[in-house]
Amino acid sequence: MPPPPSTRDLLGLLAAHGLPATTQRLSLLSALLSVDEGHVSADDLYRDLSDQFPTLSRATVYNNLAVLAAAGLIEKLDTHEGSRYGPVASPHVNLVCTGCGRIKDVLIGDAALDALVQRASREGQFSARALSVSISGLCATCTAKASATG
Amino acid sequence: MPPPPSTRDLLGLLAAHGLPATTQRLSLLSALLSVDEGHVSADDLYRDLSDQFPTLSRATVYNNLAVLAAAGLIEKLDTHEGSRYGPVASPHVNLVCTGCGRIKDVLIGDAALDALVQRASREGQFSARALSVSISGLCATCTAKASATG
DNA sequence: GTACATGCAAATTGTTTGCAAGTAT
DNA sequence: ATACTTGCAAACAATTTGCATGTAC
Repeated sequence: MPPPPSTRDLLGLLAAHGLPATTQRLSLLSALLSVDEGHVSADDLYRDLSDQFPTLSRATVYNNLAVLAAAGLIEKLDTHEGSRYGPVASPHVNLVCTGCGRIKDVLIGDAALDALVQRASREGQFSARALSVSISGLCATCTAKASATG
Repeated sequence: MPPPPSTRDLLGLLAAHGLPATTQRLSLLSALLSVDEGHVSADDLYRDLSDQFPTLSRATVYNNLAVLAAAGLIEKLDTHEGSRYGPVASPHVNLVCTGCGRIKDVLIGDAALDALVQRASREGQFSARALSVSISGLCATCTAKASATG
């Protein structure tokens, strides 16, 4: 459970990356960093912030997602159902439920993942930049639902 | 290096899954299983097979990709640049090059990956079905190109 | 003969782009 | 003052759908 980032923190983060802080960008970043145990879609964010910014454009959302991801402030994840965004967590595994589409993060000690990256990079003559481990299957809720239904 | 699957093998595979064997489906499956060290896009397949089937429709390609993936005969992978398809390999890591978009597979002993899956599943109360490990970065070629350019 | 696959065209979804006006630094 | 961002509408690409015809079983 990360402490909710204060506006001051967010301004600092953006400044540290040389990114102008617009109101929309701040809200977007705040929403993204507050995502707990998972990731959200661009449209989720668009709808959430539409209350606060009635004139918000999807283009702005996508623009900022790209900028923030490029700066490494958030994480972008490609799934069967489109892209998902969330906070950059420590080395972790994404559990992608094929039932409800939700993504849950499970933190994993670096050791195992680091070894994996190094070995794969060496064998593939590859200079690694980011690791993404996803396991698809059914979450507890959907498993229960599935066995109940048939 | 898997042996090139014979038509007889392919027919058997499809029959084993209760899937009618159309000429297009056979060619598609054959092409997919022959993909070496990586994955291809739906459009790659469409273009490749268009010589053989001048009237081939993209819809057919997508239909079959969905059917074959659902049957577990091929693997579907989601990337920044759209979906990619390829043979179902033993536990492996996908090296996704952000330079050229190519995907290379690196086989990894089960032990490490199995442990990862089990641990993550347990901690996330998740019933795992498929594992996908992707590392993004630059392949050897693109690394060279990058350091030469700038 | 029946169920499923094919091929076409049109529709849908997610995402990107061009540009005029506004805002942060 | 300058560079970057916003918002709108239009453009786009990848993928899906509906339906008539054709093919596997």
